Amino acid sequence: MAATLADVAARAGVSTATVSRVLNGNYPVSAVTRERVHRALGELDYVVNGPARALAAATTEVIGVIVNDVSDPFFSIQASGTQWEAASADLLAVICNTAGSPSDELKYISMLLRQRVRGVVLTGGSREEPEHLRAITKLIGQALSAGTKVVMCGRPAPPDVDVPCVAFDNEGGARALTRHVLTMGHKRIAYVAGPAGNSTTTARLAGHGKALEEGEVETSVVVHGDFSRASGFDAAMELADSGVTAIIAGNDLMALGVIAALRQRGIRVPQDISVAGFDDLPAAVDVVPALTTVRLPLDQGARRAGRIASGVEVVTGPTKLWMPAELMVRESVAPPRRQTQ
Amino acid sequence: MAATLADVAARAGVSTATVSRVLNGNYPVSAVTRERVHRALGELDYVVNGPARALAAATTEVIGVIVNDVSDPFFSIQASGTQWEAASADLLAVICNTAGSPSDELKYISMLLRQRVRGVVLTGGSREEPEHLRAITKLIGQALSAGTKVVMCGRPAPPDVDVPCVAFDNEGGARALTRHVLTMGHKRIAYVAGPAGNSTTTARLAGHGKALEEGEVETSVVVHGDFSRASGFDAAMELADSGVTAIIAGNDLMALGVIAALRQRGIRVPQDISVAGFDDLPAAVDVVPALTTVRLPLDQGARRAGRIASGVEVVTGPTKLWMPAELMVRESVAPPRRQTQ
DNA sequence: ACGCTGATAGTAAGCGCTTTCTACGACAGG
DNA sequence: CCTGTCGTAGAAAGCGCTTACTATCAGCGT
Repeated sequence: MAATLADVAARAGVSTATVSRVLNGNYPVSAVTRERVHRALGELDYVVNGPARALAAATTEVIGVIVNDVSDPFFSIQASGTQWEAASADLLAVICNTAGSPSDELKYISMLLRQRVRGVVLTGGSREEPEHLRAITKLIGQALSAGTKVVMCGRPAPPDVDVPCVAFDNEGGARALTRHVLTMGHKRIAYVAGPAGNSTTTARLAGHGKALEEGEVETSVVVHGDFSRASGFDAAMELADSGVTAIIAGNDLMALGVIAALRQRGIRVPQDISVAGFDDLPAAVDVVPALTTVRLPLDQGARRAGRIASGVEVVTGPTKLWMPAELMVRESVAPPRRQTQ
Repeated sequence: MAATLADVAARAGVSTATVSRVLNGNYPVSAVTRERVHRALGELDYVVNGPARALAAATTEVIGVIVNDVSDPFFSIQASGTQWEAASADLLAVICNTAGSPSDELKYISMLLRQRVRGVVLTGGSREEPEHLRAITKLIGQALSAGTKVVMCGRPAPPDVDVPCVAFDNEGGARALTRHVLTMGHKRIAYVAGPAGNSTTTARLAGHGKALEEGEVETSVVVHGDFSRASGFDAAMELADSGVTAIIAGNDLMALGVIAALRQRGIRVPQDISVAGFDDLPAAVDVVPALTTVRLPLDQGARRAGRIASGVEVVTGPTKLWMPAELMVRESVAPPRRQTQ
């Protein structure tokens, strides 16, 4: 149906090699010939056959991005940044939603490898069980030995795997945030963490823990959600009467849920209970009270990852690219009322 | 580097044809042979070469999705739905951000066509200028004649183009919303529309206009934003002192901006000015006051589009699939104060 | 004049897979 | 026993491109 190089060549009265050359501009072709080829190209509405080119040239113009869920702003911001960088390298980006499922993650990586993508960006990350880690390590090994770039974005590389790694300072951010809450005078604090085992959860929890150790704390409780708004809501319903004066959520989505739950219970934020989040999603400024949270340069990090996966930027060795976290002090955290003491 | 079919065949002591057959399971192979091939496959860590297969089979396992910006929830929700459906058809989804630029849109469609994707979902949509329309019509024609499915999602097909079209009832939703505002007693109303020329803007504006005609209105003013929060903010700054009692925004993002601006000006929502949005983004319930808006079944529509583009669902003729809008009455619209009369 | 060089263009050998067509036993029917 | 069938497997011809390698033809130095 579609015109092929041979059709164009015939029409222009040249060989396919010549057409290929004017298409790729990697070999001198005389001006008149080039002109003739261009005309034929236009007249036939020629469209390069990507798979054929990929087969012959042994390289594609595609990279892959693996996220938990593009409809979650945390990931969509990253996906967008990566896609953007891919586009400026003239590459397409295929985006895969794992919904946090390790098996889906493996399935998608295999599919991408099968497509011989130029590079893969792995974001998010699921429970890091040994078995999964082993499987993913093997896939990464295959990818690497096939020349496919692999970049971790916001998650650690599996042990003994040498891939560049865009690391957001979750621990530092969480520590600064909890320290801020402590500084405000809170002594009874609840932390609504993300799913256990998740590397992001772990890092944030660690930062939180360090800050707690450094401060004076009466009560500290940790419960686990799953990073969804609903899980934050549920957690807050439990926590509402526990006597804590501050609830720190593992991400903004859960913080939003926490605020909604507290409001529903008639508890004022921050007068009765302070709430903090993490990520600084766009919505953080629209909530009332505006959310005190931690900003991660997700877009920047993802772009960096995208540039590496696209081959625009070359890094060597087991490079860890640290992206700093920034505390965003707004209104949802205030000093506790001196209560019942 | 990577093992090929021939390597596997050699190792299993069979022909490549046989290996191909056990891989695809589309031809009888005896149990013992199959077993031997499977072993060889495993031992060599064989990974199918997608481009080669695509070339030989003249079909890929990929669809494309074109959006304005995946980091905008309006689009990320759609992208996610489409991707999900693609995945359940074992296809990958490449996602392209046009940032609303017609030329980028054309560029991406060409790139997708070059990749010989199975189908393309076009969402969003930019200014629909004749020239662009013509170009896009041509590309769609090429796609169609190459057997690539094309589906419009939330935007009209160009004139004389026969493609299935998932249509959200923007006009009906806008009409219901404005009617609701009028019912509450507002007579001086401002509408912050999306970018002029955009088909979604036009439809919503039309619905708004019809409702206005049906009601009693003293003042009505329309200004244009660009669907971004910032543009809503700016518009509201202008409108704050205009004496309107209600501001209807063309989407939730702008409504959020409007609310923020009004708050900054010390104007209470909804006591002083009511605000309404459109889309029912997740954040709509977290704002204070909760946003009265219109819900569009974006996810459902996008999934439908994804299924069509994947070839799972077959529609024939110039089918228009209407997706209903639903008015979400919350707290940001209230009766106007009887003022200064 | 003659071989050389440099600039262009053509030839053809793949890239790794799918698939049609053919080949080969084994087995049953006449 | 011969032939027609059925069930498997192999041979080989592409799919549409890229890219050595080769060929051609000016122009040039000697």
